[in-house]
Amino acid sequence: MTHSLGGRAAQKLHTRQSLLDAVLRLTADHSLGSLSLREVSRQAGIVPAGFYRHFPDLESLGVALVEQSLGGLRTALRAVRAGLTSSEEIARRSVDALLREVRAHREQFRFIARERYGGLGRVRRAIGDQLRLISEELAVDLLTGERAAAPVLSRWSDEDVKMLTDLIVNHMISTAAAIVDVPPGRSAAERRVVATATRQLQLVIIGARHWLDPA
Amino acid sequence: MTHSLGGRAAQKLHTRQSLLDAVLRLTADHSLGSLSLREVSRQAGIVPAGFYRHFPDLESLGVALVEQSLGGLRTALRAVRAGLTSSEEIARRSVDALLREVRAHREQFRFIARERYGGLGRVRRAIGDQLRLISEELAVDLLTGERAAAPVLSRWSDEDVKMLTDLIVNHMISTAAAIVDVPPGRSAAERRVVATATRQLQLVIIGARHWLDPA
DNA sequence: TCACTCAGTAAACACCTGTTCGCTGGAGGA
DNA sequence: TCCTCCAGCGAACAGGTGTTTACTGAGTGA
Repeated sequence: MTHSLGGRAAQKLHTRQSLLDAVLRLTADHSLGSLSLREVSRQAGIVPAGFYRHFPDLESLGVALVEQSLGGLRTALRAVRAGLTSSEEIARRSVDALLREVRAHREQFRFIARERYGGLGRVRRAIGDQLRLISEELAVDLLTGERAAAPVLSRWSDEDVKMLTDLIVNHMISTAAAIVDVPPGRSAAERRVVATATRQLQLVIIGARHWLDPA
Repeated sequence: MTHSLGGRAAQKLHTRQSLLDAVLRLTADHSLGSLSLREVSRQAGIVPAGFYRHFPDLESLGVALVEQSLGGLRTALRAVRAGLTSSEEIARRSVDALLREVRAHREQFRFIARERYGGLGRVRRAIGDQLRLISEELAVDLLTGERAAAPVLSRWSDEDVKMLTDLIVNHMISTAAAIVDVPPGRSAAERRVVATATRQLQLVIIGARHWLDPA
């Protein structure tokens, strides 16, 4: 192969990325577990044996892809929450950010939704780990924000806060999966999905506000 | 093959069922899309060519499996709601029923969770259809029950009721997936998952009770 | 009893799979 | 300049794949 640009290390990274992209393209139709190493290599433009210069097997490639995808979402969510204190504001802006991310990286979210429960062992675990991180970071931001501004969550037990953020994060991922499932171009259907998801989140927030009300 | 019992039609049904069971056993490790027709036939105890006497391909077998699994859940949920009118009671008893079903048919729910977003096209659509049915039936029961007893939901728009039942059904399936993900034997971990899921559902119900409160 | 139906068989087909091997040729440090 | 490194190559391997074909023989209605 002729490489027009960059040093050797840069070129290796470039090929590695085209392997990741190849999997994203191919998992539009099938799950990672049903792809073949040869198929992926072919799509990435290298010979099967070359695959092993980058990953020992497809499962490892999947784990790398999880970290790239959910790492990006995690960063975006943290950025959008920076400086905000109201939990309503945090929730609303997080949905916006999610929507933006899903639209910008549709294939990555399809991959995550696909492999969340359906994938190979290590891939599934990698996704679970990333989602737990997202949930915990959200919990921290909600608590510090609320403690400073309004004391809604300040009396909650840690366990209940985790319960809430898990609910929210799970809802986010389900929403992302639902959006990705909408055939592209059907923007009316997509808007309906987003509208429903937003109202569901509002309902959850209302529930949280009255969580400690006397029964 | 020697068949000790039953007529020819009954024997055919029996073999068909062992094909379904074979897939349930094999999808503990892989997704349906990465199974081979030969693997499934071998596990079911027939020769590959015999497979075509029952299904044209693995995807059709998957659809049949979805109908068997979620059809059973749907029936169980409807039965448990019969005669109940309080929405809290309906919710609590539905969670009990779900838990009972998941424990009794662990493999089926693992299959559903796996294929919900990750599966082949027709299988994914079949799951979506069944879940929509479950959600709509729940909506009907909530409305008629509440209208008769307490008028909490009576002022809701149809759209909002659907929004709520979708949220609940999605939460049920996520819960089932989480339970199935717990390694068997770790009953403490399982109880924690169930406890969290129950509290999340309570929070949703509280949110619903205050949905129409003035802001 | 006899003819027929059809679930399951056995063999063959062309093709795709993961992995190992030794090789090549350009990049990069001395 | 020369030497080393190593990303990507091409070929070979044993074995698994979906599907078709012609068959067998037990269950069944007339």
